[in-house]
Amino acid sequence: MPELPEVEVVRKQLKNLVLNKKIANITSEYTKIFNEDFNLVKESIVGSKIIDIERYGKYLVFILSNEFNLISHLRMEGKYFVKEQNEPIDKHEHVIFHFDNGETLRYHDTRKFGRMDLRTKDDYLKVNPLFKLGKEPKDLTGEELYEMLNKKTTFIKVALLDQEIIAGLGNIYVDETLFMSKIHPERRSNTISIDEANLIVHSAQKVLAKALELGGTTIRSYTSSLGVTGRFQNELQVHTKEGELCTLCGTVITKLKVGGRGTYVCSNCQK
DNA sequence: AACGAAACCTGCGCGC
DNA sequence: TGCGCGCAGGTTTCGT
Repeated sequence: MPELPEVEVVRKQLKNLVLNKKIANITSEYTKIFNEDFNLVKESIVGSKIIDIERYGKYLVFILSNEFNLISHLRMEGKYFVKEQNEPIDKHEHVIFHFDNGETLRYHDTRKFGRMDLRTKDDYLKVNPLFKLGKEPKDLTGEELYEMLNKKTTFIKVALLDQEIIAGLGNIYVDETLFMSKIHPERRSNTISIDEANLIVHSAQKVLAKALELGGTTIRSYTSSLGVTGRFQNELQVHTKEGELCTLCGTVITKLKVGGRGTYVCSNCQK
């Protein structure tokens, strides 16, 4: 459930479901999910409550009632579910937070790519993994983006996927943003004009806002967590649309590989 | 320093 | 039906 809108939907849902519940225990049979020693994480968290949940780009941060926070990144397929304690454990549920009211918060991750980091409240924004994170589209100006792009020769798509440059965009929303901006994903970053940089930021804001409004995007075999069913897939203009016709000009949408990622483009609209 | 490829994992759909 | 390959909403690490 990866990009910014999907993570934001999860954040809101989780807040409704787990806030102020006391964590009585944490169990895990795949502790590689934690970048720190699992026993350390466990003794640091057990006994506290989740008093808030923040989000920075695609990162979730569980704000605990003690001096610690737990940062969670879902990567490709991480999901959260809230279930009763007695429900059977799914083979892909790798971390289970047991609350003292008999409920559990379960971290489900088919590909085991997701990661969690234990951090202290006083410096969690000043150290890995959050300190290098770029601004989200809503906080970024075209001027700022232009300055960063100006220094780079990488494909614009690769630059927009770089979370240090701009936070929150992933493969789907970069394709949609570039289509809306009428910019080809293989343009070199340093050829993007200030006007185009402004257009990119504006388009990204629009795409993300609409996606959030529709509860995110659910495509392929991906199912959403916490019963969240996104509808932005119905609004996609190019991503996953190979062979279909561009809604603006009727040209056939093509698929190419940019920076190792499947990339969809209207070669007529996007220059 | 910077870039591309490989790695991390599992499951699914496709062609033969 | 079975098998091998390629692909997947992401990030980090490795090698040139």
